[in-house]
Amino acid sequence: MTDGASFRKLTFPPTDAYRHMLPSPDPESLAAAVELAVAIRSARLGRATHAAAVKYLSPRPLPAFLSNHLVNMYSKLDLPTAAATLLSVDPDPSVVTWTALISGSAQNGRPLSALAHFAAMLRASVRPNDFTFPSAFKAAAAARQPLVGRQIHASSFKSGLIDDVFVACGALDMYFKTGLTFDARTLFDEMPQRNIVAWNAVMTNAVLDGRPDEAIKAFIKLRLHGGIPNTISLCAFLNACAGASYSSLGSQLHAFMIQSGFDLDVSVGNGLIDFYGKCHWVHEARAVFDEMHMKNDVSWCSMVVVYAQNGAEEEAFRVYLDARKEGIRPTDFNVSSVLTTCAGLSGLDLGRSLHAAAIRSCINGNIFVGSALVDMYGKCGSIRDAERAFEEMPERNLISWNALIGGYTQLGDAHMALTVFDEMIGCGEVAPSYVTLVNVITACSRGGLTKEGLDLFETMKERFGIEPRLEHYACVVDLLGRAGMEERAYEFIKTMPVRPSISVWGALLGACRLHGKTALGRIAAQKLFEIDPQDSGNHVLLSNMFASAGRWVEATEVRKEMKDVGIKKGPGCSWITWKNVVHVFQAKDTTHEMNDKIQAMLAKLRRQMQAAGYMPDTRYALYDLEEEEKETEVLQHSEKLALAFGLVCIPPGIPIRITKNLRVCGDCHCAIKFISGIVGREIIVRDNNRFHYFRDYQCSCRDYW
DNA sequence: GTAGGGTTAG
Repeated sequence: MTDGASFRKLTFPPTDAYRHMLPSPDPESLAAAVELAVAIRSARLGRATHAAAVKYLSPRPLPAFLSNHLVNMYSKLDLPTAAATLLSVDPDPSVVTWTALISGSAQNGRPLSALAHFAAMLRASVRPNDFTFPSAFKAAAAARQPLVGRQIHASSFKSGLIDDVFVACGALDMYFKTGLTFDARTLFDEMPQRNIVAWNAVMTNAVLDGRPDEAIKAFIKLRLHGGIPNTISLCAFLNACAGASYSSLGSQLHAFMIQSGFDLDVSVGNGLIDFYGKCHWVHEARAVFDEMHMKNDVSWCSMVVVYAQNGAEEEAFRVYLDARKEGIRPTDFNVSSVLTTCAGLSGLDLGRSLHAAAIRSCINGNIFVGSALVDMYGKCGSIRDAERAFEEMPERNLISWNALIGGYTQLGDAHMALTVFDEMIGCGEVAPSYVTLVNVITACSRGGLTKEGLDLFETMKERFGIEPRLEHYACVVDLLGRAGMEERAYEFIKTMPVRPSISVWGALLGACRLHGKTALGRIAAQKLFEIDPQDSGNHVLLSNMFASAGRWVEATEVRKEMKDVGIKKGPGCSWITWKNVVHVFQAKDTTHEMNDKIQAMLAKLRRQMQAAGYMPDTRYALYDLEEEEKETEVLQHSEKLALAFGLVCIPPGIPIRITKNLRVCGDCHCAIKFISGIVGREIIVRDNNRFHYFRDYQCSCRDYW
């Protein structure tokens, strides 16, 4: 509510007005009460006033102007049936009545109803006026119907109303939103008068269409024409800067906003938070947030997103909790953005509590919330919950399907990923995107369905009209490499039409490690070092490849090289959540308060594992030690410590969930398989790449990761 | 009495 349009007749606070409103039989007072109901969005007051009007005025019919007020009220409050019924009993509805019905539908996200009402109005030989056309254009724009939009434009042209700025701005925005950019530009150039709304339409749509530079140019041109930007222009400009990562330009504008006092506007403040967040200037975003005089739910949500998208998930969650403390209701926006941080943290318990909050706030049917739930459960390794969340969604879109397929991909369940993919195609409601294909081809690769994966890659353009991107090429290299066709994968890379990326060579190196192809592995590693000389992961992979092949000299060389060039392996850590507390472990960590019990558990497990035939794989020991010392060292890896803690604390029957920030180590992988069988428990390890489900001496990845 | 351009998410 920036311009107070809906309040223009009220000189006192509307809630007070409601309190002192007394039923009064004259039509003027009744109309005022109806208008008030719209302003405070109270369907209760609206209905009560309608009933009072009928009672007071019966047996006389409602006067036309009061009837218009009522249609408008029902339509604006999104009670379309009541609005349409009232109009239908009117023997001669005027253009005002029709426009009230049309605008309400357009504003409440019912563009197709709005267009249907517009058509019905024309059939009833009622001519649209300068108020009708803007709503009709808005509906055509929202419904993405360029042809309908063009017809409305023609009609407004014939009636001469296109010269009205409101009408022209509606047409302008409609042409942009329906993709008829050329028509939009022509219209803009030919407009007899351009107001700020027209300029804003140019700018906001340029940003929406991913042309931020054009929005910035338009802003400069507006200033050169002596135009005064308003809050909407400034939000558009900030969005453009965020989209193009023009951090200094945006912060210059911030200075201008402070001078002109625009930064006091909530929307502009929110735009600034978002802008700084997208430029990764987290401190600046927080400073704007802290200094805001007025915060609304969007401000809080934007701040959550800033943290979530800049790798500070815990901080994001804290802001969400602070918002709750401040009395901010968990909105669909809020919940869906915080759910992504749970997915990132692997925070299943937090995610479940958000799910419960979503149900309590009746937003669990929202498509964003639903998709975020599917995504969160999938990423937290709870595929049954992901399936259930998907089933419960009242409607689904591309993102929902991608989230479910992604869940199966993370698990390595290629058959289910393909089944759901087929279902998605079969339902005919959504077309797959390039993300969908990355997911299914990756699933094929992880599940060993080499032929199916290659088939998908080769036919994706023809079947789905999707041009293969770099990600898809990397998938194919992975697919071939895992299946033992490293040479073919290398040939494939040579014929790629795009320059191979880190993930392409990384996939080849991974495959070479898996199958002991050291010569080719060295080539891949060389390419990787050229692209990113400082990456520790690739050096470790190369060293492990030599170690697995028993080529100790080369393995040591790579390690030494890393040391010489000053590459440090980031500290590996594993964490486990128990009773809402996150317990983090590093290798050889003895600082935990339950260290004694953890060590006792490890000693016991070691005896039991060795009795069952486990041999410690000391190649994963980092130091040059005696064999027995190496055995002790690998036993102290962070994932084993976290697991021992879980076995000490978490009662039998509850699956143990561990998250690791690096790839799970080979010896730990083998040990956890044994432990899952010995203690008879489900153990789920999420590493930086995928899930491992350990059960009964086996892992879901089939030792293929 | 009826109108146009906007901030946050999967």
